[in-house]
Amino acid sequence: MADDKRRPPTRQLWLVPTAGQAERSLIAEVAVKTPARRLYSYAVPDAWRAVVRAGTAVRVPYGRGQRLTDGVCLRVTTQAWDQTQRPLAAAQPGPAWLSESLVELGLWVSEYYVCAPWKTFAALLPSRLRTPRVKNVPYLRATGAPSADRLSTKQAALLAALGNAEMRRADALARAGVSAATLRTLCQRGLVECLSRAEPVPRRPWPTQPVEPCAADAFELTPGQHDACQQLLAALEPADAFRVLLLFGVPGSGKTEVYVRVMREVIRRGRQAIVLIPEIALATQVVDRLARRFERVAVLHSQLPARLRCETLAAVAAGEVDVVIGTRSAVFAPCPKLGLIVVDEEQETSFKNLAAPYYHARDVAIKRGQIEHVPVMLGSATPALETWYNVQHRPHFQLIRLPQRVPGAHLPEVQLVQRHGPHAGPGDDMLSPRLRAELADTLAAGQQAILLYNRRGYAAYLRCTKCGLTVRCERCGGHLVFHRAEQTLKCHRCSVRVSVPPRCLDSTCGGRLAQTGLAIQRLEEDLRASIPHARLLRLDSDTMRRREDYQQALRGFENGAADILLGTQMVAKGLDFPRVRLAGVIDPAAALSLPDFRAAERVFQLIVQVVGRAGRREGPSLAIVQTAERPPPVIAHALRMDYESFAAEELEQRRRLYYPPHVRMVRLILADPRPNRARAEVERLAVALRDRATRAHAGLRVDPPEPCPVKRRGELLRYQVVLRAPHGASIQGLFDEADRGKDLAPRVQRFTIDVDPVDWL
DNA sequence: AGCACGCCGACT
DNA sequence: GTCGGCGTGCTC
Repeated sequence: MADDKRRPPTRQLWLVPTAGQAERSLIAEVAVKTPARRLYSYAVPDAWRAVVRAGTAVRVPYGRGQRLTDGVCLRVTTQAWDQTQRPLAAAQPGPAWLSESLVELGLWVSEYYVCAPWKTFAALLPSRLRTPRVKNVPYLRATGAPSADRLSTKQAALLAALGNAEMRRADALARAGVSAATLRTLCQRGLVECLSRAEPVPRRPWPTQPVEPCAADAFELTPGQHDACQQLLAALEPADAFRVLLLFGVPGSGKTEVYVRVMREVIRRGRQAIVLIPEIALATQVVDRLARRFERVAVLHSQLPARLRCETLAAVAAGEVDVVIGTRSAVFAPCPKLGLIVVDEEQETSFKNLAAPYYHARDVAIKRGQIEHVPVMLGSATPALETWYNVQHRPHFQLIRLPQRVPGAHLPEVQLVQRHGPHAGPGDDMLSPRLRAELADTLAAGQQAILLYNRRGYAAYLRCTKCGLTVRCERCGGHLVFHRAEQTLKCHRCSVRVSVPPRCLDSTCGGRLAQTGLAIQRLEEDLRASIPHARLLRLDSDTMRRREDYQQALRGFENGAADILLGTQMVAKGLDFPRVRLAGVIDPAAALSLPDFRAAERVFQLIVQVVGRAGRREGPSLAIVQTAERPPPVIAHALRMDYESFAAEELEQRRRLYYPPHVRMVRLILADPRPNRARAEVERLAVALRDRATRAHAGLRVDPPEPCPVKRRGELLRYQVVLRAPHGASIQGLFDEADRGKDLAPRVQRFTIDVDPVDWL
């Protein structure tokens, strides 16, 4: 009796044009623009039959009202229509770019990275392809009203052409062979009604790519390169060619040339290749060197305007492009007959997407290779430990060594210099006498030097001399870095800039603020003062605002416009400078104190990269690693450029500490503006997870919840809990349960799931 | 994400 | 009594 308030859910029946044949209807499975982690099914009305395919953008009724929502059709099946499925409202005619295998890949990304299908496919397709473009088209309809006056021949013709149906205005006029004037009189007399219908606009045909001249293979391969090519070409042979080949070679061993030769063969067989490159490499020689060697090349980068991006992708989908070079999202390039994926510098962290879906392009590439039966080639001098581990433990992974450098490229001699005591502050020489002496010799010989000091700004932070309070960012709570040239404090995380406060921020204290900790601008100042005749070029994200600045600066240095290139990690990547005799790395071990279990790996990579910058062609060269204290073990391995020993030791360390690649890791971030909400919810979540971990998921470990390293982001207070499990599957299973049970859905404003995180901010 | 429903407290 | 805040659940 009291129950009449609780009506049973109304199962509305939906009228579809195909109602007569409900037994065998076309049903579209659609990724709808919603956070729900599932697909929805819609009936395809007859009118859209010819248009709707996997990959078409559609508009569907979603939610209570009649409001239409964007969606992407992922599959079309013929099945019984269960009458709760509403008909879709519109679809975009034209080429659909999602092949069956790209749909499969997208659904895998969606599941593995625990992300709503729509969000995933949004990352896969440019926005212009996700929303059907709709235009209002004028229509006409005969009202059927009796006419008072006699009709002219033209008027009669128009009415005859219209008949009983609605017709596009332009079509009707053309068919009747009359002008708009005739129509106007008919309208005025109320015999014809003007309507407007929203219709999808067919997209313009895409222009093809301009063909660039391409250089021939003028190089003689080294024996190592030749061997590597043979092994790689052999991998192209089998029917199911999926395998992952790690091309492991020191900097300067000619990996690019090996890619080129293998890609040539792939193209010769009528297939396409994708080359993934790290973000930074776009500004470097790698792209040029690759692109110049092929005729039908498309370069995809993040700053490409939407329209151009669409055109490029369309050309790719049409098979007009043999080689796609691009950053992480290029892994989804719609190549019709993919033959090879290359991931250059596969250890680079910029392959990890920074927003949902938090995919790692290298791992997606491997999955795509598996789906499309295509080999994947990873190239690196310092492979990610995940990759190194896979090569040793997984059947589909294969190691290919590229042992020597190409002729004339010698690795520099690497030396360690200890500079005792921490960098104290002003007045203290940041460079050791040894490094100074080598710098002087290099300049005297008319050669160039690269110095890497991986810390932006002038002073790391400001501290009150009286109470010890440091000046922090209002948005994220991190230290603000003093930039002397601009006389501002900058937050390197949220790029907030504030003016320098004259006194301690605690008004009851009001003590004097002192610059503490050294950074690259101080080093620059020191160098300019102590070696005034040297031409110094500082390169960091403060001096380089745009990509072009960066490229121009590097080209300038290459042409001898400066003697010393001083920079942050920016200078370590991607460019060869033949005249560099000296490379100096200052205090690389400082990064080891970062809250990141990959810190040692990063330090190793950075040193090897910088060392690789020196001494590529002309004569002997030297690399100096300057550390403040006794060097930690990672430095010793880096000095010997001995990746394999480093990897063995580091892997063992990670095994003991239960870290990747021995386990899978997931980071859950809860953010909420209310003071205690995120903290309370993260505690609750951790308890719920631990409960499950003991019951169903063996090996799942739930770390104690904690504030994120960046405790705030604007209004949001952030907490995290990290999960580790021997297999990814047990973590995915957990979140499938979360969709059913409620206890894994925290009640916070923002809940982020980062699978295989690389970033700890 | 939006939108409706239901439960609470503050008000005419 | 009724209005409206917010927390919760659902969308083929």
